[in-house]
This record gives sequence, structure tokens and C-alpha cells, in this order.
Amino acid sequence: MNTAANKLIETTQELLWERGYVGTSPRAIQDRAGVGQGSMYHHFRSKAALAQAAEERSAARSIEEVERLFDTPQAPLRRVIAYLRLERDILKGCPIGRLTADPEVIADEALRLPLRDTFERIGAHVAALLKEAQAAGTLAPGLDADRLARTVLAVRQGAYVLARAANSSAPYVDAVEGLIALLDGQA
Amino acid sequence: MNTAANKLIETTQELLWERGYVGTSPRAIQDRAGVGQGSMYHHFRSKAALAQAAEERSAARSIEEVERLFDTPQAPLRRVIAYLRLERDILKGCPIGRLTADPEVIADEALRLPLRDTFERIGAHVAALLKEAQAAGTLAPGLDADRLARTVLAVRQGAYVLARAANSSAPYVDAVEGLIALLDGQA
DNA sequence: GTCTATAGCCCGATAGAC
DNA sequence: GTCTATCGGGCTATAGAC
Repeated sequence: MNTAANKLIETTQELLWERGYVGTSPRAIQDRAGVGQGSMYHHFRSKAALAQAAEERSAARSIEEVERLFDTPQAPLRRVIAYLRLERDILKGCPIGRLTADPEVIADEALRLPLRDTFERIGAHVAALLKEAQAAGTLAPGLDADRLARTVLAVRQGAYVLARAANSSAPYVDAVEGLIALLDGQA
Repeated sequence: MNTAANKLIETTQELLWERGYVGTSPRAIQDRAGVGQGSMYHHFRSKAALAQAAEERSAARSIEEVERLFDTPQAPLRRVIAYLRLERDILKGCPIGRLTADPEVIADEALRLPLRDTFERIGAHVAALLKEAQAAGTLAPGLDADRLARTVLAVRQGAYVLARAANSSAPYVDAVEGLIALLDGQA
């Protein structure tokens, strides 16, 4: 049955999001998943292997979410702005970005690459939209769209940091709206 | 003697930066500081108390660094850009922002407030400079300077996240330069 | 002030029964 | 596939000697 393995992955996704890699123990995963020790180690050789499976699923989910959001007939710059304004549980932060704080994740290629790839793929989508916006005359043509796409992603990631420090979503909204105002002023 | 307490604080600053709160054990602090168990618990009642002292020192250091940087005769917008371009060990990330990933830090007011205050104080400085720039005509007057200040801080924090995921400082530089291009286009 | 010893619990993983 | 038992070690803290 795949049901235990699946439950373990989902639970690990949750715990990695809430507590990070170092802060998540196999025991905690088993308890929340309602799966025994023997079962867990039957399906995954180690905590790292399970974490990798969980990361890959979270990464796929994030990328799909963005691709669904971008698949609309709206003007390209409007789609980027919609991405910045996407409804989120702001104080929970980003399930992907959160893991970059963890030195054990960054030191292990298998755990780091899903994070890098997620940002690269979303960044490529954003960059493509920004180039479309330039072609359509809604964004200044002198701007470097690839760079600017990274600015867009960075504002989201950093806005989570400010929100968590303040224990308030206000700084998140401000940071994002500040960028939108700059982008809109570039017509 | 204050020398043991001081050494403990400095070492804890380093370890919190490298490994976060959950990832830093009293044992690791003692070993690196060259201070015994008994000595540590004589000076600090708990890991949390020591972490708080370390945070407060890191916060003060960050604020001073920014205030020193801003205390120049340069044009206000140039000072904000200089802040964005400040030389940093990019892959190490931000010693303050890093801690927001830690749920135990966010759940404990004593550990969270130094983070919030750091961003608020630096944000206030940046906002003041942006308003000066608006008065001087180097930044569009219609922009909300307080919001935009948070965008500036968020780009820095988020740029660290992208850089660590990529194991490269390139995304950091891109994100920051993307914002600078937008700010410069607002003359 | 700093030392060593100890407490009680959790860590990540393995072994072998069922 | 899942169970329980066990391993060697680390966790945060306290106790009491020096």
C-alpha cells in the first residue's frame, strides 16, 4: 500500500514548513502521521530521504500553483501583480524559502536543488511575462526582465521575513504593494 | 569577570547566525567559546536568555552599521542604493532575518521583539531618506515612502533566500539591482 | 566563578520478530 | 509492511563540590 508512504510525505511537508529540517524529527513525523517507526524506515531509508520526497512534492505544488495562476488571458503585467497579491497564509511563510535557513539543507545537494529549481522555474515564468509586458509597452523596455523577475521573487520571500518578525501581515502587504507601485509607474 | 559572559554572547551570535536557535545547543556554544557548563549557567539562566542577549547585540550592531552608512553627505536616494549594495557575505544570509524562520523564536516575545525592532528602525531610516529624495525631486512624489522602505528591506531579505537556494550570490545581486533600476527610473 | 556528575528525555537509526 | 526493543549519543538543565 502506498497510503503510509503518502501520509508520511504529506506530514513531512507540513512539519518542514512549520519547523524546518533540523526542527523536524522522525518521531514527530511518525506521531503526526499515525505511522510507526518500522513503517517509516521501511518506506524511506532516512530522514533526509523522506525530507527530499516532501520537498519535491512541495516544489511541484508551488510551481503548479503559479502556472495555473499565470494561465489566464489577462495582460502580462497584471498577471505578475496577481502573483504578488496571491492570497497566502502570510505568517506561515513560504514552504520552500523557509528551508534555505537550514544549513543542513543547504549543505546537501539533494535537499538544496529542489529549492533552487523552484525559484528558477517560477522566475523564468515571471521573466517571460515581464518581457511580454515590455513588448506590449506596459513596462519600460530598458529594464532587465531577468533581473527584475528575481526582484519580484525576492520581495515575496523577504516580505514573509518582515511579517514574521512583526507578527503581522502588514509589512508583507506594504512591501509587495511598494513594488507594485514601482512596476505600475513604469508604463 | 565579564570576559566569559562576553565570549558566550559573541559565540552565540555566531552560532545563531550559522545554525539558528533550534540548531544551536548550549553544548555547542560552550565548546566553541571555550567556557564550561557551570560557567555558562552561572551567567545565563537558560539558552533562551543567552540567545536574547546575543540577539540584542546583533540587532544593535546592524542598526549602528546602517546609521554609520547613512551618515554621509550623499544624495538621499544614493544612500539608499548604497545600503542595497553594501558589501556582505551573501551566502551567510542576514543574522537577524534568519531567525524569523525559527518557530521557537517567533513564539517567544523576548526573542522576537529584537528582530521586529531592528527592521522597524532600519525601515524608518530608509523611509526618511526616501521622503528626502521625494522632496529633492529624485523620487516620484506619488509613491508611499513608508511602504517602499519595506520593499527595500524585503528585497534584501528575500535576495538572501534566493542566493542560498542557488548557492550563488548572483540572484542576490540581480534582485537588488532590479530594484535599484526601478528606483532610478523614478526620477 | 567554574568544575564535574547526573537527571530525564529525545535524537536518528538498526535488528529481528511477526 | 509494521511491530517492539535497543543502540550510542546529544539535548537542556540542576546539584553540589571547589
